[in-house]
Amino acid sequence: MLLDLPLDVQQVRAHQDLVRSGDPAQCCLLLLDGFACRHKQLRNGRRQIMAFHVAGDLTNLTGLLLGQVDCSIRTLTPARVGFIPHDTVLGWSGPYPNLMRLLWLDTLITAAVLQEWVVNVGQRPAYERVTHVLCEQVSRLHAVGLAEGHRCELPLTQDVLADAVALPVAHVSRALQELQDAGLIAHLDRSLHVLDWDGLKRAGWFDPGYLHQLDMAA
Amino acid sequence: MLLDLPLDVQQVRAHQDLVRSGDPAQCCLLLLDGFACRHKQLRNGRRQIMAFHVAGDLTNLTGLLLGQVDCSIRTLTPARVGFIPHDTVLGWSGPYPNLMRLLWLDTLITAAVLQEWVVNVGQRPAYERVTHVLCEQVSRLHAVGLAEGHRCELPLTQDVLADAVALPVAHVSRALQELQDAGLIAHLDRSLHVLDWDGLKRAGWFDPGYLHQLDMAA
DNA sequence: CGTCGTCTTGACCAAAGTCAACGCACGTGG
DNA sequence: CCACGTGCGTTGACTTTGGTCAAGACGACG
Repeated sequence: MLLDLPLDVQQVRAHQDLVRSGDPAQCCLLLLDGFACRHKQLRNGRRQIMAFHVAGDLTNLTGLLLGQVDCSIRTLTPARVGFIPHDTVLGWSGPYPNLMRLLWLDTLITAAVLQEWVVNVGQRPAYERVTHVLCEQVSRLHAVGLAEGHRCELPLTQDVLADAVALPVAHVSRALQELQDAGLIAHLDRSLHVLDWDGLKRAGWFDPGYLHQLDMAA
Repeated sequence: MLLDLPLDVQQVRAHQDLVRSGDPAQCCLLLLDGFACRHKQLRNGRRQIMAFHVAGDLTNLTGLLLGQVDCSIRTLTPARVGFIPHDTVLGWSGPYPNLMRLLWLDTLITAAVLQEWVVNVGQRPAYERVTHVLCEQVSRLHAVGLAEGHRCELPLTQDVLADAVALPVAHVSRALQELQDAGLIAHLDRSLHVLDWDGLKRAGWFDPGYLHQLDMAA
């Protein structure tokens, strides 16, 4: 149904902010293609990434009720994104009451994932930390059919990864190195091969329960 | 309206888990009195606190749609808590459609706060980190009328604080010491005096916007 | 061919983490 | 009323981890 909408679709380049933290919120964003991330820029130059978005994600949903954007959204690759005015979304509550509940559910799952990120950043050592985010991304891509078997596109630079796990780039580099040496992953160009999924999950203490995916194949 | 409900109210001791992560969720919890926290226990013995709850908070709301408890809730002090079965809550959607939207809003704000915690734990140095949580707590207590002027009850042990900011107790102790030496706070027994609110906010880089409080007096 | 972005590596430093001892206040029970 | 235990806070010494910086390699692209 969503896809039948007459959407205002735009093609945007990589490394662009779609919305910026603090702006008044007017639209929800539907990521149709490409990758993006939600992040906050601090005044001391540091930056924290809160989540990665993949094709199909409805982002900036929080602005709907909050009235203002609480996180900047930035493309990581060239992307196609649909802009859906809040009025349109709110208009759905009449004809599709269940849809509203789904949107609510979406925010609940977002929150559940955030909690796991707090744990990740707060309690896990460097190596486990990057492993854990990798697991999460792979698991999510798998669930939405964006992974073929053990391989999936995951165009994250180490810089980006570093801002997601709150570690310096140098350490991320070393951690990835270790993961390859351990025979758990391999990556060529912008994609990731998982060589040993169970091993990877163990290395990152990854338990996908918090993602609340319908398809628990992972 | 909430308070008129025929609630199943129980008095519970300090340091008790009201619900445990992973349990099937059946009730929402309304904290009527006392303090509690939401936390996850890791298998390596570490623990991360996600949020503090004060009187009036409706907790375990996530379980309503998710079906399972995603975080344990533990009392920090003796507390009175009301148990509200999910069916009751869902039953409200008919008579009070706006209430559902409020509950949704609640989860959005919870998520916004979680994001700030990711930033806090990920990007801020020890001293700023504990300062920031203190600011948050004070700000929230103030907003719900649980602070008289510069003074509020805040019965957090340093252990608890440590698990919230992901730092060793020793560091929390030192940070609090510094805050007192700097003349920003003072604390006697279980309550906190804010001596210099603006200074405290600056020390913790605290900007209350993310709390989305109606009363922006803080 | 040069440039830019990304990744890798090493050396070094500072901050967080660990551990353990001590002090103190508050109970309880003899 | 005192002895004792317990929970909580403080302090110090020490280790490890994460953080910073900078140089170099490699590949993509114009």
